[in-house]
Amino acid sequence: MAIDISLAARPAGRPREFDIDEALDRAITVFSERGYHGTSISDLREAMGLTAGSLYKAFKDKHAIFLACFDRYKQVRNALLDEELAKASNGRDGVRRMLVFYAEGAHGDGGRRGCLAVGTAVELAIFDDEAARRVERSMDRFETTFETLIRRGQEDGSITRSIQPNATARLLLSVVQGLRVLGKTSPSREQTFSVVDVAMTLLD
Amino acid sequence: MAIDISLAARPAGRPREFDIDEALDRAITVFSERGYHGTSISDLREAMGLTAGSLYKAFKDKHAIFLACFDRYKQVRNALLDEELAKASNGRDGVRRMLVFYAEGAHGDGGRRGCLAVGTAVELAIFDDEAARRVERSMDRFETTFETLIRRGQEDGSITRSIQPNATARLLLSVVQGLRVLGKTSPSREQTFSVVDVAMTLLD
DNA sequence: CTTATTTGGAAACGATCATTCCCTAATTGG
DNA sequence: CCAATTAGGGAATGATCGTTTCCAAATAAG
Repeated sequence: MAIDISLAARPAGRPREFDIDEALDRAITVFSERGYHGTSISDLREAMGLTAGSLYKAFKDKHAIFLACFDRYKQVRNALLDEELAKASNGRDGVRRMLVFYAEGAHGDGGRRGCLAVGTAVELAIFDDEAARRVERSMDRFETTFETLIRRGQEDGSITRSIQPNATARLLLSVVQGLRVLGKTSPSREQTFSVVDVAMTLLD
Repeated sequence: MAIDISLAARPAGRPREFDIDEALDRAITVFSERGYHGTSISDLREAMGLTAGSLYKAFKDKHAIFLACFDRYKQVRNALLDEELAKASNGRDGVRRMLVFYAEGAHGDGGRRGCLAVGTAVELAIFDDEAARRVERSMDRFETTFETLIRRGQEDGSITRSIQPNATARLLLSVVQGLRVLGKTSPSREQTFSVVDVAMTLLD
């Protein structure tokens, strides 16, 4: 008796010939660089290597493509960050790793390309409730992670007890989002990482 | 003998019936909320109270309108900031006033509306050299102002000599740009100002 | 083998985009 | 008063937008 490897039975009909996540990864680049309104379906067709028909078979409309990109972007980035944080030896090291993780993304070509979450916040949050909810959830998650790491550091002795975990976490969140803005025009590695060093002095 | 009050002689032809700066101020609101690509000429017509013909008499094209908005936005904001900084009693007070100035703009309705400089950096900097140059000049100016205030504070004794003026200025710049990003989705006054308080502890 | 279902691909659609044109109105200079 | 110049207003333009439609191709179920 053969064992079905796939989790779900293949549905009736012609099977999709492209990988959704691969296509989304290419769309993420385009949306990050050009923004939502600056990206046309033609841009997406070209980047994803699909025809308009196939695009609209796989997604309801442009907005749905964008939201799927946002979700995939966050999923991938969060997984990478979690991997990095798993290596942290203590609270302070965790904060440092998180700041470095952001600084790596905010400088050079990646900095020029931009962060999809920051772009979404700036371009869409005010009139697009679904986008705003996603941005807010993303920011909350990072703020909470910073706060948890600070508390952990205060308990393991690597971070001074004289700072307020929630307010300091909020400031660190501001710093990393700001690095993304500055990275759009002056993404030098040196300047980006000097900000990380100064931010770390808050924990002394 | 009558004295001509105007600085320049009125040029031949029908005089313009609207005030350019007033029109730009309304356009600034629209561009801040909707972004460059999200704003149509129709949006601008409506907000500025002009017809397409008049718009294109006064400006070369949409891009020129946008750049004029950016320049006016910076001019107005810089004038307000300079006014605030003139009241500073010492270096530390100057830094505090500058942070508060930003925090006032980044929370509440103004935070939701957004900052035109941040919006331009995120949406346009990568492909629009003229916009990128303006953003960079704006950021440089603020970074330099922060640095000058820090040096002044170190000389007048209000700021510790143990911090590096340039790196700390860069961090403060990151913080205020980040506040603009966070202000798009969670613009509470309390959270915004708590970040200012934490940032000020860097100067101790 | 037939039917139902889904995708791929390309042409076609109406709407909206930024921009221009054309006519009238208002001003300066002669 | 006349010519030149510029602005106001609104219709018209061609291009591009996001989306739909239509048909052939590929699969599963019966």
